[in-house]
Amino acid sequence: MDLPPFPKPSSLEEALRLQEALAKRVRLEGSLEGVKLLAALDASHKRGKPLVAVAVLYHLERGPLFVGQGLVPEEALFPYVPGFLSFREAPAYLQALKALPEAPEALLLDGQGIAHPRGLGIASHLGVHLDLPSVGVAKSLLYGRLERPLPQEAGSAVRLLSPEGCPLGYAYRSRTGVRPLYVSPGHRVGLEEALAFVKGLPTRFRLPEPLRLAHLEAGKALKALD
DNA sequence: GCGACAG
DNA sequence: ATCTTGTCGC
Repeated sequence: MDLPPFPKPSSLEEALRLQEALAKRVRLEGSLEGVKLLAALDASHKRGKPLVAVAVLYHLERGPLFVGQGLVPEEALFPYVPGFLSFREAPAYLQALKALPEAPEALLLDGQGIAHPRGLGIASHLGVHLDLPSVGVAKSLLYGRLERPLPQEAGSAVRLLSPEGCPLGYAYRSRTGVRPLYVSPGHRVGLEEALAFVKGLPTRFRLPEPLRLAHLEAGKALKALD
């Protein structure tokens, strides 16, 4: 697939300016209905080792098809700063995507989409960068608040609102007895459509299966480094 | 000043 | 993300 370079900002101020510029390009229109081929992305890291990213090419009817991998040496990594995760992980994701035999129709990211202080979580950033539809599924909240308490029942969802009251995504209970997931559109998909897409993914445990596989593969790949 | 803070 | 033991529960 087509992979524009992902420059590393030399400062947080530069990264901030970049986010503000790119956030203007995010589009929240579109449905993922009919999408069959997606790439689920996750990363694993341990100090002293490279950051490992994996892209699981996943077909909604055939299951996992391929696992692409990307490595970035620790010395080359942007530091982890809440709100700037994409500058740290996205370069590795681009490598992992490059290793796929076929381009996905959409991306599924471990992190926020527009539920971000500047509207550019990692799912939005990568979506805009590659001009691909993308959805963020985060395991904890970065920005925003729940409109009301989330019911315990599996499948329930409650809107995630900005401090000003604008909808950013959903808290979503994927299974009974698990902590919520935070689903927000990344790029080229609407709020409700992003949730509908995630709800349509096979989910045996807390995480949708494609992301769970990516998580497992990333952990495996990290261990296999030594 | 205090609290919050994806991975 | 990782560091970490046992422990509660299906």
